[in-house]
Amino acid sequence: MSEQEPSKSYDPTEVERRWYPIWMERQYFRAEPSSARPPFCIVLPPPNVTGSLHLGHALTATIQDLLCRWKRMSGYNVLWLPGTDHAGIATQMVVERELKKTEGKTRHDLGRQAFLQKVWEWKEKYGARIGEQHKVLGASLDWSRERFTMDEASSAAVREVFVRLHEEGLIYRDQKLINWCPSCRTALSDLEVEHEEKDGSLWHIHYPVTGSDRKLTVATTRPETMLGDTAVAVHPEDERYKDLIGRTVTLPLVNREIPIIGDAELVNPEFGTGVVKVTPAHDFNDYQTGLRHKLPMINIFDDAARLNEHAGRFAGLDRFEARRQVIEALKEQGLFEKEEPHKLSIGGCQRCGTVVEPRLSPQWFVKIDPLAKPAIEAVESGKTRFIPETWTNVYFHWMRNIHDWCISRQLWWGHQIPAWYCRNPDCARKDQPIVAREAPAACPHCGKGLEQDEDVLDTWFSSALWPFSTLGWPRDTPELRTFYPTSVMETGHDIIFFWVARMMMMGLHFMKDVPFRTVYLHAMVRDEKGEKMSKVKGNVIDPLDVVRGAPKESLPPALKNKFPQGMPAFGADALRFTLAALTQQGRDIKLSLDRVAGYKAFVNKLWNASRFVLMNLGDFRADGTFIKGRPLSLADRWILSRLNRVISSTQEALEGFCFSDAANGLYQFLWYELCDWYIELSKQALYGDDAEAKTAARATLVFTLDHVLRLLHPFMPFVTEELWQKLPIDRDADSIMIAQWPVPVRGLTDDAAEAEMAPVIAAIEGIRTIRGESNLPPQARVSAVIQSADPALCETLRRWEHYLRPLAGLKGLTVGEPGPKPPQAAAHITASMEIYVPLAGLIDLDEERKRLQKEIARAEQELASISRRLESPAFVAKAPSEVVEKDRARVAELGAKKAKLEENLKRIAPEAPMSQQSNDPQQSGTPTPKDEIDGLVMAPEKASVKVAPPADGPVNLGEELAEDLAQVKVPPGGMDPQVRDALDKLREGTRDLSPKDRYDLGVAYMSMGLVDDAVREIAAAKEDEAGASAPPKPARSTAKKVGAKKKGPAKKAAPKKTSAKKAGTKKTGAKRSASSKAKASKGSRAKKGGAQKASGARAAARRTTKSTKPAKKASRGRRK
RNA sequence: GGGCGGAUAGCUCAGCGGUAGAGCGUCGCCCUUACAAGGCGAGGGUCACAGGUUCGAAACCUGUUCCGCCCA
Repeated sequence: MSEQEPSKSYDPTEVERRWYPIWMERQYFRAEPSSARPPFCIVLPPPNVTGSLHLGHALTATIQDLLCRWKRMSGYNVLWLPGTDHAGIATQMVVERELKKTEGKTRHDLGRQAFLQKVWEWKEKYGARIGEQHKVLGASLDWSRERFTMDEASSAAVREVFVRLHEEGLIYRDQKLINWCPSCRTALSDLEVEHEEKDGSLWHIHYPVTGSDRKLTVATTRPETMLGDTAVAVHPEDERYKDLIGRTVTLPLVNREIPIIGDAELVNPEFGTGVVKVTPAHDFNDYQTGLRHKLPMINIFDDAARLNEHAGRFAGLDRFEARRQVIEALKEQGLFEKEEPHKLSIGGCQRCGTVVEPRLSPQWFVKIDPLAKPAIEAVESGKTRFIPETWTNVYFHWMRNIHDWCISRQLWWGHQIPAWYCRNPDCARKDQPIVAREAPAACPHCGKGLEQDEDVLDTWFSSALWPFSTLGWPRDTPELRTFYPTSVMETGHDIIFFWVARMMMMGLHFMKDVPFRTVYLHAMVRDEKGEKMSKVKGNVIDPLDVVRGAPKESLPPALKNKFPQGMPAFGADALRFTLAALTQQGRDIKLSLDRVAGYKAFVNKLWNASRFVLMNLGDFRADGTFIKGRPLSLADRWILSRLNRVISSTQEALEGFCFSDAANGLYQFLWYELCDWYIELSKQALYGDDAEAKTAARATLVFTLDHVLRLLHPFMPFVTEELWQKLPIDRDADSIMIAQWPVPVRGLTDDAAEAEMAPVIAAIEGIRTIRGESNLPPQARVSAVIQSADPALCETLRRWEHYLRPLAGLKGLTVGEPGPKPPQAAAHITASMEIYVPLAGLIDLDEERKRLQKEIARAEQELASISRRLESPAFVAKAPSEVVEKDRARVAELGAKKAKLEENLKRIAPEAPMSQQSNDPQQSGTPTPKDEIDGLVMAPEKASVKVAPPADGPVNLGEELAEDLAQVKVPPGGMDPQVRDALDKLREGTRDLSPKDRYDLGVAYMSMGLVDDAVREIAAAKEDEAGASAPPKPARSTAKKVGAKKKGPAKKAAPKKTSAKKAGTKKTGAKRSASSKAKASKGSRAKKGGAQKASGARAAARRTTKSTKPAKKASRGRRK
């Protein structure tokens, strides 16, 4: 396999263009109508043919393609079925707009047939474009089964459903109040009306009571509709008006006498004046009232919401102009009382935003209750489940409060309703619809000609049939038998009612089974600020621009600023991976192009990691068993173990629809484990002379890369295919997209290897931390001394010294038991080891001292926090013993760590080391061999090194203690045995403490009333302190820490030494055996909660210690 | 008006009783031949506010304030 060396940086454009046609040609996307393999089917939510895909579509395609590719590789017979939606109103509108723009004509100028011709042309153009866009994204759709909601088969399904429902009495035609868009001039369903809270007014108008000088004052938000009032209503129990019920008022401006009715349902006596005008033809509540009271319904608007002949002198006015004039006229007549501001919810047309007008008109409806019931039950019984689960309740709520569905639309573009009318004026069946699958030749009653209903069906009517109409229904096809119910319905949560609920109802009714087992509802894609993308805001991101790049001129304004040079081509792989990684269940997706850029870098990383592998394989070629039986190194075993884990976790994440977890897991593995650790470790074997080790490393690299590519394939199909093809392996398939999905290999998970790697990694990181914080350039080789009380750990580090040397930049390493420390060395202390790097002459020791002080402060803070907890008898008594044990162990660890740090600080203290420095290393027992430090410039410490200022005068701890003791209340009685036990452990673990620690501990004992312990510790502290040649570390008192809410000098304890990137390794490599230790190396900050909720005893102790000056003084004094 | 989410690092978000995390951005040192679209290291938090439950609360309960979305 003599591949040309791949280029240094990955260019997605060329690769992505190349593979899709190959996959298509080889028919990899094609599903079998029937097969022994288990079926997996998703029907693509058909995008509207109005235009091109937006990022929401890209998200849909990404998630679905991910699922399909994953399942296909897992051995399923996958059908992912594409199609487009005719999108009635929306498409008609865009074509009308286009027509106006290009030809200056309206659809009426063209006539129905010619206009529909235009729409079909539009559909052809944009339908094809949508297909192309999906291909660019890499969507593995079965194009041989592509459908359109208005193709012949779908239309047949629609007619069949309509006729059957009509026969069953579930579709009916009736004159009812419906939502009407005066601009689109069509009926709308409830869902197509968008309510918005707006500032409006409440107008108070007087209606004179007939035959009396009383007036009823109504409060209304729509004064203009008074022209259609047919009653006024009051609450039947309202003492103010009760007596008027049954009488009439004279409707102003119209002079019609209308009844005063009592209606408890309509009228809220608390609201407004308690009198309501009733306009049954123009308000939904009034409509119901009208039905209850059998009131006349007077329609005062035409189809454009202009006043009609029933409006008398206002006829011809637009409704808003009419409002002004009606008010004016009422004012003139002295019938207008006042206008007050009022918030109200106004319904607008989903498509054009025009304020929707309730309108009385004959329409077709679906009787929904009988359909909704089974759809509710199916979810209740778990036949279909929603992910995220929270949508289940949303679904129930809507389904249980559902109204009949108005399905007729006064449009041209759509499924014309299969109902015909006899227009013979003399026919007895005139205007009675004849519903039929095919156009009847003549009126069955009079034999005259028929006219088809001009209206079309709601677009969602045909979409509701999509899961079975696309599979061939009403014919009985193999596809239908194989793939219904579909496996997953994946779509945006915004169409749960429009589409998902209706598919449930129709599927259950006609197929007697749910249309899908799982509904995964994804979030809305917003811009990086969380705003909805809209053309008006100019923040729309075209997925194709992201994939292929775009010149500046074609970018929307918001992006022009971001990309003054034009948008680079990020590639479909990067976009897909970004979308998958950002898919957090239940949250909106805020897409930032910076994130896309970050994942493009990830693609590039994969590319280069693969380059590295390919460039280092020599003549290696892997057969099916290429890692079995090879003498694997620790690093080999480690990465294979890590690989096995990521195989499992990826599988688990995908099964739970946790796409971001899967993506992030793979990201972590590839970058932080494979690249940052294994590849670096493997270089020795690859560049070395040991042929077996070399082959083992090569085999491991190829094996790992092969698996990673497969795991990544569903996320980033193009680059993985490109790279996989270059691997020198015996393939199970010609393409990665039909290759086998990785399953965990038994025996590959290797706890022992991970446990052994953990200290190696910890040691390298420790040395790197020292280097990094000392700003040592990477080229500078240093020596390191590692000491550990654990012989096994020492042995491990010695054995893998050749891992440590290159990765930590060492020229020498000495591992041994704890003993004398090298002079002038920087230290890094972990729970299990002490790392020393002699740095004399290389760095400013002042910096090192600062660093150590910082570390000590961190340890102290955590120590204080945990000690406080352990001091509480309640904690020891009530918390689970593991937790207490853990804390005790931690205290011991921290104490030891702190002591070591302090010791080291002392050793490099400017005034202290003179004696030590002059010591011969050998003589002093320093295990650092001479030759290893020889290379270092053992220059005397810089003259600039500052000498610590003298401390404040000596502190008499004994005196302080006496004061303290005087104030401490000693709890009466003996100690709880458990507490006693805990204290014993504490004493055990705190033998080698610094003076400061001893002091803190003394204070703690004191707070518990353990005077003897307290005296002993504090006295010891005093002694130690006095004995030390260098001043002990500033004593940051417990009291201070507790009292100070935050912003201590070491505010942040967590040494965060593992940069983010390492997390993977940390969590994993160090997880097992060393897990507690590795974790232990992370410090922690004192919890404010603990401090705030101190128990009484502790609070007392705190008060006491607070008043203790020494700690504070000491600390202040020595902190410079 | 009813319901559902959300408020955690500069930004985007995990975590949902036991040591505050990630990505991006920021800062420092490095062009170390897989990768500068890179490597190594560091800094960065009153977990919205107020009560409560608990030995222990970012997490559980109650209330408040904001911000989304859905329904009427």
